[in-house]
Amino acid sequence: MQDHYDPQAIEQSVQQDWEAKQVFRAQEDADREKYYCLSMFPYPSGRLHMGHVRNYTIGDVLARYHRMCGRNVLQPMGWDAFGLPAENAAIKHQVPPASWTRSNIDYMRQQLKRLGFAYDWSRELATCDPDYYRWEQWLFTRLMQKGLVYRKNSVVNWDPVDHTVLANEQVIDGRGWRSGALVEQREIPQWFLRITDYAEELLQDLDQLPHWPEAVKTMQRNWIGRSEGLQISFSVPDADPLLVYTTRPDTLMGVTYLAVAAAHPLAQSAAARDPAVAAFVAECQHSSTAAAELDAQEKRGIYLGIDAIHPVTGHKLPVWAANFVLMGYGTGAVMSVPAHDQRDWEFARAHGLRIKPVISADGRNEPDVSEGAFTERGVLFNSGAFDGLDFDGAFVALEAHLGEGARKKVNYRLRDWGVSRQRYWGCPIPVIYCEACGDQPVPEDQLPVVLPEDVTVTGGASPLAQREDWVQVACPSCGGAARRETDTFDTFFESSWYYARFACPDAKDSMLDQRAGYWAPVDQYVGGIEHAILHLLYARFFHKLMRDEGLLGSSEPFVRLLTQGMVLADSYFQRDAKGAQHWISPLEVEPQRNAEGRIVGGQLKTDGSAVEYDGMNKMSKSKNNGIDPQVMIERYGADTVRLFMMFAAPPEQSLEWSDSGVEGAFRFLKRLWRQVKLHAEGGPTPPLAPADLDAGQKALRAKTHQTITRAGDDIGRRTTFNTAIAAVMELLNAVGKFEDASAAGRAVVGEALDAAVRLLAPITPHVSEVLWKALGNEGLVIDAAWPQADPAALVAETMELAVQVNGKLRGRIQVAADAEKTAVLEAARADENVARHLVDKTVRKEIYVPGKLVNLVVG
RNA sequence: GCCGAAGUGGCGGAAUUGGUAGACGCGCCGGAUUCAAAAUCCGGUUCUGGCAACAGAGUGCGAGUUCGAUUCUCGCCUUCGGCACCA
Repeated sequence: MQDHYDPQAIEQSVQQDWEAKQVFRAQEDADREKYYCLSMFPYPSGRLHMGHVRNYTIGDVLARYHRMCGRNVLQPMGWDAFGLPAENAAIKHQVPPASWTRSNIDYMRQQLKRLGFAYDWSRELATCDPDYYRWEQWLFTRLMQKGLVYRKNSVVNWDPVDHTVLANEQVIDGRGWRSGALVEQREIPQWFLRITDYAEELLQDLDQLPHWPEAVKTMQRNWIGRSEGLQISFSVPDADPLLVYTTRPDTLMGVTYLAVAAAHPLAQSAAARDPAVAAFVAECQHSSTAAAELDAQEKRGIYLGIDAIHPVTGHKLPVWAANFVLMGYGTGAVMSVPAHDQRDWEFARAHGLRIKPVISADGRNEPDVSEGAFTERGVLFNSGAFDGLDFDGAFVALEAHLGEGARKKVNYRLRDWGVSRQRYWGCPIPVIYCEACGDQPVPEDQLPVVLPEDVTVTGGASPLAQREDWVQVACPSCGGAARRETDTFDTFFESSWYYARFACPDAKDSMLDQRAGYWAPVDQYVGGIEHAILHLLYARFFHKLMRDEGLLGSSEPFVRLLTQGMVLADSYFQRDAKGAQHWISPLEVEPQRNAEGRIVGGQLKTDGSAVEYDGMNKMSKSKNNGIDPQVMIERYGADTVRLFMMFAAPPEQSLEWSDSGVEGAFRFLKRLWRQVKLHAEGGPTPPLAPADLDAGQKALRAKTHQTITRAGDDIGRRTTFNTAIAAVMELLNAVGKFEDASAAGRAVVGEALDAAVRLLAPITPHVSEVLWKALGNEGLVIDAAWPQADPAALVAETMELAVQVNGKLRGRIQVAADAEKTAVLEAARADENVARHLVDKTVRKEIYVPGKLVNLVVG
C-alpha cells in the first residue's frame, strides 16, 4: 500500500481489473432477483458535462448498492444520437452529422469509462444505427395498420428566407435565429400518433406508480387534463353551427359572446369580407406557436360582424376572433362567460362586452364582479327556469333541455403526438406516397429505410428531399412510380423505447425478444426533472403500444423514478463599451467577498480587471460557467468528483459547484486512506469478541452499526446519498478520536473501517477496491456483501431526553433505557435548570414522548 | 399566463411520522508542527447580551392550528423547471 492516496495511480488499474474480469456483464438468470438500473442516455453533444456526471453517478451508486445486496444488476449505456445540434454543427463545421455524432460518441464513451461507471458495455446502442431505428419504423407501420396513426395539417414556424421549418428554440423574438426573418405560421401535413386513445390509461396507471415523485405524477395528471363537460352547439345564421366545449355548463345563461381562433373558418370567411378582420387574422399568423408565449401575450380580438344564437334564450351573441383561442385545441371556439371566468372578464372589460352574473355563492346575494370574475361554483340565479340549481343540477337540467344541441363529453387537454419533423438528422418516417394507391407503410421486408449519411447540410431545405435517388421508389402495391416521405421522426420517438431494447440490443428478428420479459420494466430510472412530462409520458405511451403488440407483459416502463436536480456554478461577466455582457469562466476569476463572506464581484486572474457577479446559474455555454468534468478528474480523480457530487446536495435538489467543496471531498479520501494504512500497518485485525468489550469499545462498535443502519437506509430507501456520506464521515471521525491499541480496540477499529469501505464502495468504487485489499480481504469489494447491522451492538443502557418547559428547552437528562414514565418525569423535574423554571408555577400538563423528550406545561 | 418545485448560519446542506434547529462538509478564527510556507493535526464558530452559568431572538414574509411547527392549513413574495419542434 502506497503512503499517500494517489487517485491517478489506482483508478486506471482498478478499471483494468474490472474490465479483465468482465465484472459488469449482465446475464439473465431466472433464479435471481433482477435489478435493472437505468440513467437517461445522453445526447452526444461532444463532451460530458457535470449534469451527466451527476446523473450517471446517482445511477451507478444505486446499481452498485443493489449488486452488493445480492441482486442481478443490469446497468446499460447508449446514445440518443439523432437531433438538431448535429445539423447545426454540420452547418458550422462542414462535417456530416453522422461523422460528427459518431466521433462525439467515441470521445464521450472514453470519458464515461474514466469515471468508472459499472456499465455493461456489451449492450451499448446508438439510436442513429439502422439496426436500432428499423424497429421503430416497423412499429410505426404496425400502428398505421391498426389505425393509431393519421396524417393531418398542423402549424409550424416557417422561416421564409431560409425556406425551412424552425424549432421553437430557433425562433427568437419572432424571428429566425439565422436569417433574422419574421417567422410565419404555416400549415403542413404531418403524422400523428393517437396518444389520446391512451389518455385514460395513462392517467389511471399513474396510481400504479407509488415510487414516482408525487410532483411528476401531478404534472402528468394536469398535462393529460381530464375534464367532464358539455359540448354545446350554437347556431349561426347562414353558417355551420359553432361547437364549443365547456366544463361549466352551469354558467351557460351567463354567456355574452363567443370567441373563435383566427384560423377558424368563421374568422376566415369574415376576413374575406372585412379588411379589419383580415388584418387581425394576418397579424395572428405572425405569433409564436409556443404556448408559453401565446398565453403570456396581450389578449386581443376583433368582432367578426357575425352573431350566434343562444340555445336557451334565442338572444344574439356576438362572435369574436381572439388570439388566445387555438385552432389546434378542441373545437377552435369557446363560449365566454365574463362574470365567471377571469380571462373572459378581462377580455369583456377591454372590449366593452356585457358581463352577466348568473352564479351566486349562496343563491341569494349577487356576486360582486366589478373587480374580477366570481369563479367558484355556487347556485344559479338570473337563469330563468334554472334558478336555484347547483352545479350538478344545472349540468343535468341543461343537458336535458338542450337535447340534440348538447352532448356530454370527457375531454383531455392532452393532444395527439405530432411526430413529423422537417429535419435531416433523424429516423426516416417509413411511408411511401403513391398517386394511385395513396399513403403506404413501407413493407416489413423493405425495412429499414436507411437514412443516407453522405449529405451536405446547408440550413435550408431538407437534404433528403433533394436526394432524388433516395426519394424515388416503387409503390409497394402497384409497383408504379412513388415517392418516399422525407420527414423524420421527432427524436422523442427513439428515446421512448431504448430502455426496452437494452434487454436485447442484438435481437435480429424482432423489436424485442424474451429477454425483455426478464429485464423489463426498469426498476430504477434516473434523469433530469426537465423530462417530467414529455419524455416520461411518451415512454409510458410506447410501453403500452409495445405491450399491445405482444412484445411486453407489463404496462409501465419505470417502477421507480428519481429526478435529479441541475448543476449550478457561479457566473461572472464583464461589459464592453456597448454594454453587452461577456461571460467569463469562474475558473478565470478570483472572487471578491464582502464582510459576511458573500461573493460580490471578482477580478480576472489574468489582468486583475474587475468582473461582475451574476450569482449561481445552471452550468451552460451561454453563461460560460460550465466546469469541465475532464479537468476535475485529471486533478482529483474520478472518486473525488463522484464523492463531491453525491455529498454536496441531495440528488433531487440543484447542486452548487464549489471548488473548496471538491477539495474537502479529496481531503476526506486522503484521511480515509491514512486511517486504513495506519490500521493495516498494525497487522491483521484481531478477531472480535463482542461480549468482552469495554465501554469505549462498545461505543465505537455501536457507532459502526448505527452507521450501517443509517447509510443502508439512506442509499437504499431514501436515496439521500449526502446523508449516507455524512454518516460515514461521522464514523471515521469517531475512529480518529479512538485511541486504543489493545487487541479488542484494534478489532473494533477493523470492523469500523471494514464497514466504512463497504459503505463507500458504491460512491467511490476505485479507492474502495484498493482499501478493501489493504484490510486483508480477498476478491473485489463490488462482489462483497453489503454490511448488515448487528442489533445487539445497537442496544443502549441509557438514553438522553430533552426536557422542555412550555416548549422551551431547559435541560437534558440521562435515564435508563427502560425507565417508566413516572421515573422519567421525576428525573425531569429534578434537573437543576428545569427546577428553576418550575418555581412558583403549577404544572398543568406533562407530555412524555418516549425516547425523545418531556414537555412540562406550566401556568 | 398555466402546471410543478424550492426558500434554514458567512456558504452547501441536516433535522426520515408534528417533538432537542443547524448533523456532516466548506469558509473563517485560534493553537500545534515548521527556519518559513504548503500539507497535516487539535480546538472554536447561528445571532444578540453576558467572564460564565444562562437568557432572549431565530428556518423567505404575514396569519392560523397545537403543549410543541423548518414540518400541517390559508394568503403573499422571490427563484428555478416544464408548457407539446432543445434534449
